Amino acid sequence: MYTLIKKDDKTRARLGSFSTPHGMIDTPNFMPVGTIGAVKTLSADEVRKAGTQIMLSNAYHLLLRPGPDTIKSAGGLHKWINWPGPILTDSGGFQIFSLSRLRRIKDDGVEFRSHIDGASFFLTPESAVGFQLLLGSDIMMALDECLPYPCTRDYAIRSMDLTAGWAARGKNSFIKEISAGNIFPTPDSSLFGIIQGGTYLDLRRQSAGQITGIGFDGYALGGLSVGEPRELMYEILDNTVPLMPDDKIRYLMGVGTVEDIFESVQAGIDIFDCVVPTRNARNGLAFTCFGKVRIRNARYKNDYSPIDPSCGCDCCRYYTRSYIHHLFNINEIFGLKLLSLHNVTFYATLMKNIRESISNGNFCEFKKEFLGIYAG
RNA sequence: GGGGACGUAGCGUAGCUGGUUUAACGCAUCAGAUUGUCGAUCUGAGGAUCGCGGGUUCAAAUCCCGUCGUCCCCG
Repeated sequence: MYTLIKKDDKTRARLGSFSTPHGMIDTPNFMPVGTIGAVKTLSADEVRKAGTQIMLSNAYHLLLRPGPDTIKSAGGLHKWINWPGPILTDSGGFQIFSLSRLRRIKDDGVEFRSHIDGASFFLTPESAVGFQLLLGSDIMMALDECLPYPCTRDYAIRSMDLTAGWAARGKNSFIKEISAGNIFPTPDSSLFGIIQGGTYLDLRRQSAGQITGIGFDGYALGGLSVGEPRELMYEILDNTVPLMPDDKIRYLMGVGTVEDIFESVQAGIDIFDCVVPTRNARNGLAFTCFGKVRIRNARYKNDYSPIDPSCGCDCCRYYTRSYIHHLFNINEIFGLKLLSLHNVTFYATLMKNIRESISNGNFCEFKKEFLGIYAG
């Protein structure tokens, strides 16, 4: 359930909150990605201490390994991974289209082979919902097809209609399961629909109409930041977000960079998920108020300052760039952890500051000031 | 003392029956990419007067002689 607290005067940015069975989150917010039940290298407690309010997991990966029974027997995903807060689960649509070696799309659903061992699965809009319910997800995503970029208009149309059909079936299934009290019936859990349409503005509008017409607890934009130019993504946001209901939370899937988040918040997006902070951390890239720090660079060999002097995370409180540079140079796992901790903290802090700026009525000024230093 | 093998970038190697241009490759170094996961991967850069000296030849890392060095075998 979304509550709109305040709209920015000059932009479409908005301040709000969203309630889930495992607590409230403030929006705009960012979800670190814990695909397989862990934000890589970090304990759930560390993720929480970094300032994270909600994390993302992935049904596709968990379905393949360890499989539904294990998590069900464990008492649900939250208990299993020791994360007491809200969890949003992606249906796995994206993975089926990005990882699976063999997939066959039918009206029914999608047949695919595991990217791990080649085992065959058939995922339907109904089973996607069922599995996410079984996980005990706070926010479930409807099964969708994520288009690549570029993509022909004809295919984008067919895919958009397919996604809409799946969305409707997912919604029905969700209602049925909840009312039947199946598995982990959580009265306040949510199902989000996903707007597709490729990079065609009119299709995006049409898809927004289709998905909002079905009626969901929140709406997501999918299939963006898949290789299209940034300006195109911003244009799509500007044209599509206004068609997403004001009284529902808006989720931009898979985004993104610091710049993208500012632009998207400005366009009216409320929540994000992205691998950037964690993946880049493991590749030696740290985010700071002053821009990116590529910790492998030789210039940090004898730099005894913290990654980000303005950051309060344990990485910045106790360790130097020099030390972390060394850890990366010798391929020590602890380095991955330290930068992951920092980057997750950086993103959580960034979102908190964005919320404060909206609350204070100076989002535009904050954005300009922040990016001026960050990109400068 | 006798015989043999080998010296090519920081390290490990290829090329060595003379002639693809500017001596190749891996690791390392330096830099960049990374958007519903990637301890992955990709891209680019720098770095060798081919142990040294002489000879043969139109042409030598490549053939010959000498020399220095390393390693092995025999005494």
